[in-house]
Amino acid sequence: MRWSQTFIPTMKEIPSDAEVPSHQLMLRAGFIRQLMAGAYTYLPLGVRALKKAEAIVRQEMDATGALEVLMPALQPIDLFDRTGRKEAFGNVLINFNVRRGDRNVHLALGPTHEEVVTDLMSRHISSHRQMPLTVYQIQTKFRNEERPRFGILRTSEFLMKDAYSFHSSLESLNDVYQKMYRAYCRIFARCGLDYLPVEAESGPIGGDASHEFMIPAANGEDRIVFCKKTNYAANLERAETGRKAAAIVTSGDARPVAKLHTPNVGSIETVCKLLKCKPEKMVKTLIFLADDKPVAVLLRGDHEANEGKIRRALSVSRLEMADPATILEVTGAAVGFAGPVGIKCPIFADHDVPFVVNAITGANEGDYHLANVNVGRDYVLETTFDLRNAAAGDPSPRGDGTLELVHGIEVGHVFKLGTKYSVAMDAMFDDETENRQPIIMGCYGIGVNRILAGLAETRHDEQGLIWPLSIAPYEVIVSVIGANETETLTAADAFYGELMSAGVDVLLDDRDLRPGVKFKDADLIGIPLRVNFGGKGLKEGVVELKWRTSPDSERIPVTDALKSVLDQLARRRQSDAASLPSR
RNA sequence: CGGGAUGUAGCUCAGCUUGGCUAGAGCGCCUGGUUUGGGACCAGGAAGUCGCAGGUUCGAAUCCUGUCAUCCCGACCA
Repeated sequence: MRWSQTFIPTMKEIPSDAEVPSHQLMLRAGFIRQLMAGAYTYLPLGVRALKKAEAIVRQEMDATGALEVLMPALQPIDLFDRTGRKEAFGNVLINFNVRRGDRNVHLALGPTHEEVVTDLMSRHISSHRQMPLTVYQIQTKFRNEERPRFGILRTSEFLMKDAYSFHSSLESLNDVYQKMYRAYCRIFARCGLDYLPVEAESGPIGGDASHEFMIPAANGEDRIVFCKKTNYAANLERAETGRKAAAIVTSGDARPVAKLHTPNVGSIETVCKLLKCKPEKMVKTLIFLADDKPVAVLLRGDHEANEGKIRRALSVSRLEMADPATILEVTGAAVGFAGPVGIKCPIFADHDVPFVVNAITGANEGDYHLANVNVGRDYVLETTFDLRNAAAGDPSPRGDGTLELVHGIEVGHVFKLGTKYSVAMDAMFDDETENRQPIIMGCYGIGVNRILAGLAETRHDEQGLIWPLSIAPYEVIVSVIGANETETLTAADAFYGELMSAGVDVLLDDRDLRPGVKFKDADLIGIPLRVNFGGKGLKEGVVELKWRTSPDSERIPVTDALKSVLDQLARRRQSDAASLPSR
């Protein structure tokens, strides 16, 4: 493609409403433009990069034996009523009525396709002999995100690869799950991403096992913990802390309880400021309604509650923060002064709580706190639970190691769904013994746009984007220096033709601009290999090859230029391929 | 949905506090010229319902009310 013939609107300045690097750079480099919050147009460069990511996903999916299909984005709302996900998605599910003749038809725009694909397969599959079977599609999904943000990291319309597998046995599901897991590793590696597979919550989608594929990045919306030594990695939502229930004994250093006047000071932060203590010397008491019954959850002051863990520890299905009236009822005080001593509801404590000696807690009396509160003497615990988010510095749950905490961008997610959807939608098959069984399912998603966002977020410098060869919209840019000289332009044009004939994705910067402008633009859009063609070099019979990642350029006789570019590209592809995980 | 910020030319922003000349600058764009290896220089030019609606006033980009949009934090989120 000739630059003069395409549409690459680069910008020198950073648009004021872009904050994260991927958003700023993709705007400046002319990959995307915003239509509204959470909706972006992909310009020619953006589309080319997106298509390359798509092609890699497609190749690796095909290699697993998954079959490509294309399902409608428009879906009848009844499907979501049948699985209960109309309610689960709530406002996130975009749905509306349209008129057809004298009828109203209630439709949804697919946020994902479990319902549609289960409906499809329930009509097709009747025997165990027809499975395993895996289908996938690459298609636009719609979600009315409450708060779209960070440019293309979270949008209300996005390109997703979603795959669904169907099985007659758990062994078969596990087998395909492993295949998909390995395919995902290859996909993200081929895309040049530093990915981290982590144990994950399966969320409202249901099922009993799942992994997320994360790109560690400062602006990621998820938090993940990992331990290099023990190889443990998990989403913070589900990460174990590596702590265990220990014997509960009153410390020998226990001092007498003291009552402190703390007027209008209810939060951990303000109490610490007033009493000049550290949050880890406090025990905070959170009042929840667990299946509508009030319970107190004790945590060390610097720890965060994990509602999923609390729900599981208490074996309840519904858990919510208690309202002020309930808090007043069980503590006798307003919000902010709850404590374990004398509270009128069951107490559940995190593993770390008994180790806080001479703790500061709420006094269950407005404007008062207690100091020197100790387990055993002042309140009683039978055992402790894992109720909190893991934190940096916690021991690894997989042996001798320490957890680190980083932010991550979720680019992929694999689930073992089990029979949630097949039961809800009556998708059954006959097994070997002619027993009717619900089909066992798995599902596997990749956010294709997020591959680009993740790359832009993690691979850039002060000059601009740095695409890997596999995703770059063009592999090579030929920057013509002195494009106003007919001879130079003709020669560059011939060179560009040869590269194209050799199958290279090449962009010819034929614009009649000063060299500095062209170099800045080439760096900004992040093309891996640049050939400086013309100017001083050509008079001496050489062109210059410069990799985006290298500070120096290499001078090559113009007669060897084609061979050299092809050789270097081949070598780079080879070294990229060498480090890929096997299928 | 709660909190905060912003909206003036294609982009970045000034002007608003204390209402008053014809609403400005840089970049970009157009014309001409000089330049040509890391975002050149000179001269001339085009481009704006000051987000929108209402109000106060002799007079509103500026003050008031409402509204819309965007961004950030939180809640929520496969």
